[in-house]
Amino acid sequence: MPELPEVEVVRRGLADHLTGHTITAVDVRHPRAVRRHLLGPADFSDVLTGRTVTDIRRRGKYLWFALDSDDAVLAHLGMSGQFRVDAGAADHRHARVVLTLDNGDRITFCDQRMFGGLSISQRGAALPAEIAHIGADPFEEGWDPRGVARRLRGRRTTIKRALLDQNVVSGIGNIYADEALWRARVHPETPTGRMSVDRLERVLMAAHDVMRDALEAGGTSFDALYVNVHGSSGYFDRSLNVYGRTGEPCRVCGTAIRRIGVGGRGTHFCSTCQRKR
DNA sequence: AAGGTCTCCTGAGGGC
DNA sequence: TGCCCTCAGGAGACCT
Repeated sequence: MPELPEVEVVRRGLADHLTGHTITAVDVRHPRAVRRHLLGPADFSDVLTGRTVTDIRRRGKYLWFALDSDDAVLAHLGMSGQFRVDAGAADHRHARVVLTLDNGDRITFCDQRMFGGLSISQRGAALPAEIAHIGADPFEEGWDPRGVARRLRGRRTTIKRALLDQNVVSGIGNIYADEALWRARVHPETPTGRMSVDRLERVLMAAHDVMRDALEAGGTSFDALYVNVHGSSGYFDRSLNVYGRTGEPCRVCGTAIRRIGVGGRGTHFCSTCQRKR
């Protein structure tokens, strides 16, 4: 499941292959992949063809191609989206959109479950209006964990739900939320309003740290669903402490990792290290 | 208004 | 062996 570190790996790969190049052809293989582009697949292709990519940018789990027209291609990988630069990917059964570049390279957006997709954001090169409502992510310059912690304290929800709310802090998904709470020794169902600002800030910094470590390992992947632009997996799944380890011993205290539902999401934690207070 | 629930989608895996 | 059922999850729509 692509979260911030995985999307950043993809962003870097795309930047290497796309920046400075002109898109000479756009082939939308499945209209659902561009459903967020309300003017339709034909308009998507028309607007994009002939444009030069000036930069690849990211906020949270969203990334976008800044274009020389000052528009942008906004992309979200959803559950299973991939960008691939290897030529064979265009023939993959889940290839949804294929971009051809001026040097003959093909960039393929593959997506098995199609929760993700692409759209054109008018004048969105700097920051697409469609995602202006989401919060800064922990890798952004000027990210203010203290300020975010204060905002969290005023909310009436649990810390696990709050971490997944992209409007407060973006980029954290189900895997890194569980890992951050384990590192910070906080029970996922703790009400945010009952936590101190210091403790909330420690959770946010734990999220920052675990995602930084994951990025260094090339991201997390359990199967072929999440891969970099060359189709390779990252290694961080070997470093996970709670996510996907139900019944296995906590690496700190040996207690069997528990799995519960919080807000309809599978939530993994150590009931000894992460006690309710 | 904010928080919670539903829904989209496909393939894997379990049960019989 | 094969079919059916359930589950997984990001985020926006929708409801309260």
